Amino acid sequence: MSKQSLPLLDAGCCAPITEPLAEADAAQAATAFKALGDPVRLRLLSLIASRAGGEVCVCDLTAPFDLSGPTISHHLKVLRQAGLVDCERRGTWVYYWAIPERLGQLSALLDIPAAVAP
Amino acid sequence: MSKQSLPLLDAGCCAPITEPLAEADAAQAATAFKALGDPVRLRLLSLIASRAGGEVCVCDLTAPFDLSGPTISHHLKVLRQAGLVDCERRGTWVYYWAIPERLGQLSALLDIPAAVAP
DNA sequence: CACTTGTTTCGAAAACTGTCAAGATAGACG
DNA sequence: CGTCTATCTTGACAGTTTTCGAAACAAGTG
Repeated sequence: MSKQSLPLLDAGCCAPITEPLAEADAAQAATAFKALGDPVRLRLLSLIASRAGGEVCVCDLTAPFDLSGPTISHHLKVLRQAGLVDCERRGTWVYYWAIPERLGQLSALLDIPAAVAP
Repeated sequence: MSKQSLPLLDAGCCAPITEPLAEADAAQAATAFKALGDPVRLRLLSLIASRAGGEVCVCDLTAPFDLSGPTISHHLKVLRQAGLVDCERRGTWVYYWAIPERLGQLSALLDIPAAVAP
C-alpha cells in the first residue's frame, strides 16, 4: 500500500500562522484541508484516529455509514493521498491507521497566536 | 456585517479526537475545513491572521493574487460563512480580521494524542 | 472453484471556481 | 442636493471538479 509518495509539508509551513503562507505551501496544506472538508471523511478519520489499537479494519468503517462500499473506499483513498492515513493488507482484511505527524502539522498551522491585536 | 449567525462548533467537538465525531459535529467542522481546502482561501486567511494590527483592508488582499475582485470577494464570503473571519465597513474600506477561537477549535480537533497505539 | 473483502472504472447528478455586469455604500466636488 | 468616482458585494453564467452507485476487477481463504 501507500503507493503514492506522502506529500508531507515542507519545513516552514508547520508553524503557526505569523506570516503569509507561500503559494506552494498553501497549495500543499490546502490539499490536506480539502480532504478534511467532507463530513464523511472527517468521521472516517475520527473513527480511525480514536481507535484504541490504532488500527481499524475497513469492514468496521463501512457499517456506520449509509454509503456503498466503493464510496467509502473512494473517501479512504482521498485521505490516503492527502497523507493523513495509511493502510496495509493483512490476509483478507485491510487495516487503516492515522498519521499523527501530519495531523499535528495542520493543527499547528491553525494554532494562531490568538492576540496579535493591539 | 456578519449577517449570518456564526456557526460556532458545539461544545464537545473542540477536543482532540479521542472518540468518533458525531454526524452533526462532523458536518459543522467539515464546513470550516472545506473553506480552508482551497489555496487561495488559505493564503487569504494567512494574510489576514498574520497582520500585525489584526485587521486588513480588502484592497490589500486583492493585490497578491492574480484574480479579479469579485472572485476574492466570493472567497472571503466562504471564509466568513465558515466563521473563520469577520469584517466591518469603515468609510470607503472594508476591514477583515480572523477569529482565533474558531481556528483554535479546529486546531484542537486535529491535535491527536499522537500515540494511542499499543 | 466458490466465496469474501476491497479497490477500480465508468457515467450521471450536484457542487465549486472564476469572470463579467450590475447593485450597494461612502466620500468629494460643484 | 445631485453627480461623479472608488471600494466591495451580489447575481447570473460557463467550465471544471466532486460525489456516489452499479458493475467489473484483484487478492486471499477454504
